[in-house]
Amino acid sequence: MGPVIGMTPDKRAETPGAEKIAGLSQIYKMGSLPEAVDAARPKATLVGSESTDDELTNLNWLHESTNLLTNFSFGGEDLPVVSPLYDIEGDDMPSCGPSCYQNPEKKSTTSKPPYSFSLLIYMAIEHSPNKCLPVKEIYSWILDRFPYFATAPTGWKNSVRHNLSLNKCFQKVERSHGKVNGKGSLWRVDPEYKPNLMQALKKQPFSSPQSGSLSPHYLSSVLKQNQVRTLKESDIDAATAMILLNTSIEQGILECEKPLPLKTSLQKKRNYGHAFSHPSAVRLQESDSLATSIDPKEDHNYSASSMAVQRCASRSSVSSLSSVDEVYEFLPKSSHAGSDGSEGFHSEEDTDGDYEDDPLGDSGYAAQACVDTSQKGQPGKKMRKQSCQEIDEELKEAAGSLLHLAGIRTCLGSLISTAKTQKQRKK
DNA sequence: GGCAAGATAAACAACA
DNA sequence: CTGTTGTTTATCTTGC
Repeated sequence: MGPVIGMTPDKRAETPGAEKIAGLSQIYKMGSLPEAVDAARPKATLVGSESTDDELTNLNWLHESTNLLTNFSFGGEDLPVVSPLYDIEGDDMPSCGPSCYQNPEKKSTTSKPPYSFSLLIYMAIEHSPNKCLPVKEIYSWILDRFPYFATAPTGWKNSVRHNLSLNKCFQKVERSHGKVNGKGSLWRVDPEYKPNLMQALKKQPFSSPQSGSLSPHYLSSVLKQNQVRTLKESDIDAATAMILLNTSIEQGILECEKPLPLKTSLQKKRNYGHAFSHPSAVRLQESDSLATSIDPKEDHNYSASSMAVQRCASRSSVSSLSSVDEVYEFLPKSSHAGSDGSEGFHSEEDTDGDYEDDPLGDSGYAAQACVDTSQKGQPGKKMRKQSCQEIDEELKEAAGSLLHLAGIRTCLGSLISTAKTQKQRKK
């Protein structure tokens, strides 16, 4: 081990400190978007401004949420190459003024992005077609999106590699022989840690504009812009669905008992690996009967999405604003029944689930490369991986359910308008 | 002040 | 030989 001399003074000036305070304060300001949040928050006046709708007030949130849903497209191929936040920069600045929305990444030209390296890597990998990227591509993605790093000291690349190596969220995937395209391995996000990463991302002042993940602020900002887009169910991936659900819940668009308090911290693989809250260890205790599973490995009924939908559905069902009262607690990885503590996460099922829909991407890195290593996976992990896959599927279903609700809302809307018209005629 | 998380720096080995 | 990649260790900063 060589000498560690710490950061040089000039580098200190570039990293935390005054610049962070000054730069990020602006970023956070534009990220907080209270107006946008208000805009996104359902208001009784929007639908229920008239007393005639009192009996339907309970569906106001649905009205808003379905508007929200129907006005978005995200994920997959339809995700705009340019961030919606980019969309509003420059000439497209919304009427609320520059203070409302600024492009955080534009800002990041001079100040550090408010994302940890873990999140940057996560966004980069998730943005890739195959959800696998070599280090070099990760560099490129970060550089492309955050020009700050173009002028930043080269140490950030070291930090990226350091994160990849150290962070349990990332798995190295050896390139297959036939697909050799440069040296080094591909890196992927451990599916089991995706919820953590998403949650961490969501808690950032703004989310990845291009990762397909939507933070509340991101959603709010787009909401504020009234960007009319078409949401296609097929465009929703599980990650986005979860973000959407949680976002809706948090903003009150979908009123639910509690947001999902997923632990966001990413703990070090080795130093703190024991303490990492593993998503598969989510323990759920519900007063209601549904989705009472604890460990997906043990109970495949577990579904974060179905719970979210269930909670939302319980609200939407007017009568039973249910008391679904989840308590989430996170168990240390070591407490898993059947967890052998090994680092192997791959299984054929998982790999298939993750990549089979992923054609060879434009990056030239075949999904097969991911398959190769994943096939080395340990059979003991099969169940857990299968559970993750199921969760993924259920998240998709959850998104679909919301879309379904959107359709219901459309019908309700026409009914309401018809009723209003008739009432006015009577008057 | 302690702790956790993250950032940064550096050394080193392996490899193309 | 050089540059890149991956690992590891150590220190520092920041926030709670």
